[in-house]
Amino acid sequence: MARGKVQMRRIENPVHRQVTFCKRRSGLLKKAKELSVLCDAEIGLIIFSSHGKLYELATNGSMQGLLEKYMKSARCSVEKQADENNVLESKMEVSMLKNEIDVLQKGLRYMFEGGAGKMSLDELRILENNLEVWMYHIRSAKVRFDVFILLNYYIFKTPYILKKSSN
Amino acid sequence: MARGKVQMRRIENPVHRQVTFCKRRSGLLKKAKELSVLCDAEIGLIIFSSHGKLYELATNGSMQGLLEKYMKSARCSVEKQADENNVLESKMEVSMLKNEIDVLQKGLRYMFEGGAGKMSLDELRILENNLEVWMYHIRSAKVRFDVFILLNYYIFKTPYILKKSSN
DNA sequence: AACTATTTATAAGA
DNA sequence: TTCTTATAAATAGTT
Repeated sequence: MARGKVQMRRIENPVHRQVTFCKRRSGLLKKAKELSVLCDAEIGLIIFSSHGKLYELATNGSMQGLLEKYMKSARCSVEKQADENNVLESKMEVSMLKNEIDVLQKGLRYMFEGGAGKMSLDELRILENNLEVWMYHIRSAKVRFDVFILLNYYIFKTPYILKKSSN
Repeated sequence: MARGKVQMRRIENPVHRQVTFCKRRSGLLKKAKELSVLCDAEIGLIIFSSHGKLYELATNGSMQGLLEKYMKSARCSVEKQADENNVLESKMEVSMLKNEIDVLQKGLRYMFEGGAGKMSLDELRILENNLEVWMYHIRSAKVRFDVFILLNYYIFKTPYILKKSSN
């Protein structure tokens, strides 16, 4: 942008690339802060260098808060889109979720009321599978990240525990 | 930045603010894309307007993937920091997590081997509380967001189920 | 890390 | 919003 136009492709020379990354990264962060201040906007910026180093900015101070807000927004978008694109599939998913909740509720009653025979063998098998999946995650050292993955599956419409209807 | 310097504070005139937001937002998104292409960086940008409307960019195509990566990075930073700042507290937390895992394991055995008397009353009470918390989340319509909140507590060092040692 | 010739972004006006 | 244009800001190439 100065002393010659720049071609919009990856800079091959690693030294040039690193220098440009440093300059433009600080420029971008500055612009983000300015936009936030001037226009009263809330901004989150995450940058991974080609070497995987993380740089971040959250204009309200915490990336947590921003991501919570983002997740709420994103969830709404996804659900609206789903409603528009495929009401039937949404309804089926709700139905499957309700079934799963029923199974878990029965499981709780089974445990704490000591009632044998209240659940079918199939229901017990489903409950057992679900709990085993959770136990796997809980026992794993990477529990936190795995829970996040699981959450993503929920939010972005690829349920983890539930079977998708074919195709 | 043209036809007069701009003061770095919130633009009070709502029309000016909106126009500036629109222009600078597109500028910021362009700069982010350029940095990504030129320097082979991976960038996520989340912008909420003052009215709460969401604009976003993920240079690799999906915000999910970026946030997964971010969560891994953030977790590492937090854990490194914790190690540096307070090794003892970390060890205590690990110890408390192990205890909780033991309780859950005993709970599973209790359920599927039908063995009464293998758990103490205290252990049963803890298991019951944990499961009730989970059931509450599962039954709640806002399950996805709540799980995310919960995850945040885990990642950012304010465990949800576990009691913190005082101060 | 500085410098500076240029390009780019953008504030104000239409 | 979009366009125009004068000017401020960012930055590519160089030292």
